Amino acid sequence: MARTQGSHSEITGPRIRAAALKLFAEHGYAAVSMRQIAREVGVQAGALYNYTPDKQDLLFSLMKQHMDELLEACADRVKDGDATTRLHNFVDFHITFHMGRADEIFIAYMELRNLSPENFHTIETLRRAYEDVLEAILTAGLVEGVFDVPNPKVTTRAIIAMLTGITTWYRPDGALSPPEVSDLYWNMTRKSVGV
Amino acid sequence: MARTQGSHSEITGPRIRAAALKLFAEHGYAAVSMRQIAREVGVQAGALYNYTPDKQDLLFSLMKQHMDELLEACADRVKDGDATTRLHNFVDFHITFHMGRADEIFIAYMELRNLSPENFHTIETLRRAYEDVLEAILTAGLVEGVFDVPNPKVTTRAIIAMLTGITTWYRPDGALSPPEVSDLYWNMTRKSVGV
DNA sequence: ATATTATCTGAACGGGTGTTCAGGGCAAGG
DNA sequence: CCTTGCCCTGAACACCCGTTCAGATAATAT
Repeated sequence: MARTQGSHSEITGPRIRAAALKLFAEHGYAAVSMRQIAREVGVQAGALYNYTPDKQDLLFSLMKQHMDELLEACADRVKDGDATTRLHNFVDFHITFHMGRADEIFIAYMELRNLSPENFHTIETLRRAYEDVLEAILTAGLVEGVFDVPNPKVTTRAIIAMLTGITTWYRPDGALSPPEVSDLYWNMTRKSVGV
Repeated sequence: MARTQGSHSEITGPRIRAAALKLFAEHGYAAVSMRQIAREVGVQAGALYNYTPDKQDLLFSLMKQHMDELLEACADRVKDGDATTRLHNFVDFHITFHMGRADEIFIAYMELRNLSPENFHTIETLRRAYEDVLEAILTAGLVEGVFDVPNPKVTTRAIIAMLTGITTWYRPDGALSPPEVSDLYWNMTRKSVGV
């Protein structure tokens, strides 16, 4: 027996990625086996290797895709306006973007150490590029004379850590709506940079 | 052959805990085997079971001990003064305490999902108790009329996330000294709550 | 209708996993 | 000096790991 009814690359491929994403986020990369992923998809473990060269690449490509989408979507959102407007847009973007992708975020921040050295380097570079977007906004605000930020590098990390922490408690069915969360965090961010 | 020269419970026990702490922090609980821990200590894997009932308990007891020490040390630091003073003390305590314990923090935040349900519940309760310390300070500041904090619960999580993020970039041999870091973060925290 | 190709199965590979335990050696107590 | 008991070894247990691959089948192209 072999190829079963309805089998198709364009269906199975995304299903494998979705299953891996979900399971990696839930249990961690190291704790999830290829056989578990295969079972979730309804396929034998060997079939996964039609879609990924190995387990490491499955993790890496999920993280890479996430970071690429993050950077692309971010760039559109923060290119216009004065520093305060751009900062507001960045905060709102970060929160909104991350709320719909809890699993991706979790993996992007938790599984860095399970990447091979060269894969780690690639993801780390993208992560730094994202930080640089915020740092550029803070520096622009300093130049405009509207922000009170003694150390833009540290402030960048502080703000991103604060915003990303939302994923540890936010639930779609919780007490706060996304706009309410965005507003709360924007006010904290705004005040912390002295606007 | 069996008991080797120099073997002793009071030496081996802590060495096992130290090795597990280091390896869990470096590679993650699921990626570290009992044989790796044993090798780090210079002992056979079977010997570990004189000191821990199983691998899960080894992780749990490390996390539990960390949380207990965190809560005890914290309580001493924030019991006196007005809300602003207590907030300042909390921020400084959190940063100082965490800087010397990078491995413990890493595990406490990253390995929650590898705890058994009942162990998770225990640690989660302690974590919430720690959050409650900060939330009580914020609420006290509201009562005193000195803080501008629309939502103390969310603000608590935001501040803790921001402060804990330090562990992802701080290095003892880096550009900033601990007091400088503490000062930078205190100013951001202070401004974000409107003081 | 037939040939080709894409897709999947099922078994196998070598090796690693957490954990148990009988037995042996070291140190301390009588 | 001899016994007692703690500490450790080394082998074994049953099972799971990532990965490979020959062979079988379904869909597609001719």
